Amino acid sequence: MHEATLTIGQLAERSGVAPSALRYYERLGLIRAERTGGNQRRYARTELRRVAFIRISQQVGVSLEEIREALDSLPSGRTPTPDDWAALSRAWRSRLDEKIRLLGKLRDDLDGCIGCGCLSLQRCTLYNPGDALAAEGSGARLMLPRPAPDAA
Amino acid sequence: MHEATLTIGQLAERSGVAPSALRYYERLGLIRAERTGGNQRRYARTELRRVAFIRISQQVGVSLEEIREALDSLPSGRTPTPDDWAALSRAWRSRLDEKIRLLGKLRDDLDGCIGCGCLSLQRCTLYNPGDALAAEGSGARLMLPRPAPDAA
DNA sequence: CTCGGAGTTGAAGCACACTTCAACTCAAGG
DNA sequence: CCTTGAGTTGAAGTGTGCTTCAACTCCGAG
Repeated sequence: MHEATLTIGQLAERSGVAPSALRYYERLGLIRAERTGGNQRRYARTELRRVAFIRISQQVGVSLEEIREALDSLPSGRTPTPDDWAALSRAWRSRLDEKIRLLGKLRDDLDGCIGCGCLSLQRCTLYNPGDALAAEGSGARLMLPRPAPDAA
Repeated sequence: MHEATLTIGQLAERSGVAPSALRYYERLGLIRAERTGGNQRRYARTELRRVAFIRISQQVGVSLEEIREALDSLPSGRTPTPDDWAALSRAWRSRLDEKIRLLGKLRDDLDGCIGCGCLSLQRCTLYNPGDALAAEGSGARLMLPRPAPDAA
């Protein structure tokens, strides 16, 4: 054991991601695998890090397609260095910061708005954030047109 | 205009939710409507508040089924008072607090873990949070077994 | 009364992120 | 060598949250 490469079962066990999901990720171009003579997948240990990044990103509410785009920014020729990963995580960090900020605002608005019973869609800050949607017709609008997938 | 009840189109416009989605919510038991003699829906204005609550809750990553359960806790006989809504929002607030806490931890871990290049699934706090998953076999595990739907 | 926009239904379709299945092959211990 | 658990594929199925469609009815201004 502790070979240079991992079977799909080993990667699944170590990452906590089902083999079927790993094959799915591969189809989407998120991870890659070498093949043995018998056509079985063998994963470089660096793929563990990619899977880690994928799952963490999903927690933040990023779609697999967006994650694929981010991973595409990693160098393809060489094994990504810590610096490569750090560059990637910086972008994700600001995404996290923004998400945390939004949730905090939502919480405060919930306190002041639903809490006081004013949730009437009229002049409510939860429904009229005052930014992007301000000019979209006359009626009150919800904050986000369509909710995106995320983690609980 | 400014009648006591709203047509589905009016509710859709004021809430920012498509008529098809409103009918879907009704099928799931999240909102209710009276019917005219001609079988058309007429919504009490208090339904606006329910729709508001639904959309806000979705932002926090709550499924429609969970939202339905929460709304079921509102009094059915009378129009919910501000206090009724406040009770509901208190539970949601702690959910928000928890979610914010988790995201904050994720961000800090990302900084200290991916940032430094140690994202190896071995002795990494992102993968071994030390709580519920600690006794689940010997291999490293991801934080959450399955990501749930949420908002971006 | 008539016309057209708004509303009604059930059924089907879509997007995402996977899982399950059937039928088959591979690989490694006894 | 043989068995058995692990791996392979493409296709189909699942759950959530809707949207779209066809075929039809309603309602209110003119």
